[in-house]
Amino acid sequence: MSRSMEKIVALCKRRGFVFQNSEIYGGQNGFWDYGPLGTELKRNVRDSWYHDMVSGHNELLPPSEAPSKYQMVGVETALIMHPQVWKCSGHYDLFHDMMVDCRETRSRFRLDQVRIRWVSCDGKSVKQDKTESDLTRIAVATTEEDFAVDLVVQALRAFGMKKKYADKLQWDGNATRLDLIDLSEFPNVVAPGATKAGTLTDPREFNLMMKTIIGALGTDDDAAYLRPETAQGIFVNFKNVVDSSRVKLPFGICQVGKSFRNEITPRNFTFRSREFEQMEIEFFCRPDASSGWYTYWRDRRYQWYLDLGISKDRLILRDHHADELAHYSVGTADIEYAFPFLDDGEYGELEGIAHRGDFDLRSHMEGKLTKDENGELAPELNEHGQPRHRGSGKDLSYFDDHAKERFVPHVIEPSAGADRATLAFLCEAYHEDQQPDEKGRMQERLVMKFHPRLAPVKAAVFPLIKKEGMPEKAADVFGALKTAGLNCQYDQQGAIGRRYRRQDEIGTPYCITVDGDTLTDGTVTIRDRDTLVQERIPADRVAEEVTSRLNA
RNA sequence: GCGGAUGUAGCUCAGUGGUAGAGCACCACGUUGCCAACGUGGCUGUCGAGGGUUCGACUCCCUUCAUCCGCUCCA
Repeated sequence: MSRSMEKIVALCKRRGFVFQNSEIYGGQNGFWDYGPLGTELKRNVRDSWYHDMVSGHNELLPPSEAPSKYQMVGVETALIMHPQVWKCSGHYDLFHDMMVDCRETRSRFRLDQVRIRWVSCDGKSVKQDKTESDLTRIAVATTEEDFAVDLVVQALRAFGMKKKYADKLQWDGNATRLDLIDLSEFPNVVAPGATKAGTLTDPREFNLMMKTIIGALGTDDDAAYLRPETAQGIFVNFKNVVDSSRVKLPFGICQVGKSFRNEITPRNFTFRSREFEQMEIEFFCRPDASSGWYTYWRDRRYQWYLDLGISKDRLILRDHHADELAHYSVGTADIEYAFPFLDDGEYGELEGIAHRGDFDLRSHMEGKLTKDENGELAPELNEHGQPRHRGSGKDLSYFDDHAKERFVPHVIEPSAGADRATLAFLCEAYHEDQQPDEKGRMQERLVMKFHPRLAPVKAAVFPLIKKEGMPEKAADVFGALKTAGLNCQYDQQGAIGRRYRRQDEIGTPYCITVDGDTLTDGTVTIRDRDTLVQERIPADRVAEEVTSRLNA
């Protein structure tokens, strides 16, 4: 990890932005906790998103660049959904298999796809991994379709024999499958391509979704999954929202909430976590208008990060190539940030904007879809010709009153990571600069230049000294700021310069100081974090001044 | 998942087979009074966790957890 990233991680811990989850017990890989300041920061990120996308959206006026006016509403759906949701969405089939890894060849196999057969050869032996003992009776393994042939190849290779001696192999029983033998026999198995026996790990269930059990006496039949994305909660409620809220196409349904994925390698601080928060919009529109909306949302979402202070130098909008697109998508773009833990020229994804067509709604109507021989989406069938995963059977189409036609809307999905955005804002804010101390010598200053909307603490109030009535006056100013609903800090501890630096380090945009003049003329100073410029303003107008600067 | 490195105070790090130290930070008092001041005093650790060897382990061994790096993975 780069030096600058290490400094950011250290600051996050020192000042209470982000802590490792369950740290006193040694931590949990892939989980993070937000401390007091991180909680404020992330809430501000979330609130800014919700305000800018949903609650502050004026449905009577189309924003510039938008194809037309549109409506936006929010939902908040449960973390656990009916298991069939994940079967139809395609998440269930992706990984839910027992897997084994080979330590030697670093390859991974599905347990039920490995064929094995016991064999020995005139007392010839194969070394066993770890114990280094000589085994004369081993089980060779293959994943080849033509397993009978390859088992011979594997056996000859394991014993170091030439092809012409194949008849010397003494087979013991017929070929079987790795999932049908006892775990205690694994030390005798020579994995495909391996030179030693016993290099396979214990079989493990490999599932991207976190499993849980519903019901106090639950068995595996009651298995459910924590949602791996918030989007499905929106799709399955599409009909409910349409029927209950008088929305008309085009409109968006939004949701902010936690999702869970068993990441294989959680890494890079909070960037890839197993529990994370998403901010998603599913924007429904007429199929013939979808391409215009895709472009609108892609550009709108990119601009959102710029408006909150991300530098254009570190933020890119990357359109996926056609061959990268999911089969149902006609266009996908990522908004990516040059995180300090990445090499130069590399970017990490903050948000994906996908054109998903009618894939999701149709999947929940008809069952899990796949591309048929004509390239058209159709329900995936099982061996009996029935849908492999049955949909709800409910009609999720939309009736357009103006056009007098019924169709399944197309969907544009801007899906953002709240934790990733928060991390990007943290990285972007981190600055070290030089400022003079009281003797005029240049000193290193650590300052978090958060956008004022995102700053966890909006203002700090100091009495210049701890006497002559200044603390009391400062307490009044502090109270007025709190009454105005601003998260503020009061500090009378230590020298004034040190107090300014403490606030710089947590990114407080404004510091208010009560001094000797306050007691005579009723003014205080307000100091700007970035410019260090101080202005005198009336003490009784502080809340008003700070509020107006925050909204500037 | 595989391999390597690391883990001691809030932070950065010393340290030795005989039950722990520095600087910074933090707190109190005094002095100063607008950009990390000075003086005096004070607080802080189950030395990542568990087990083993030993009369005795922070130190040696094993296991485990976490972090970082490389490979792999990234649905």
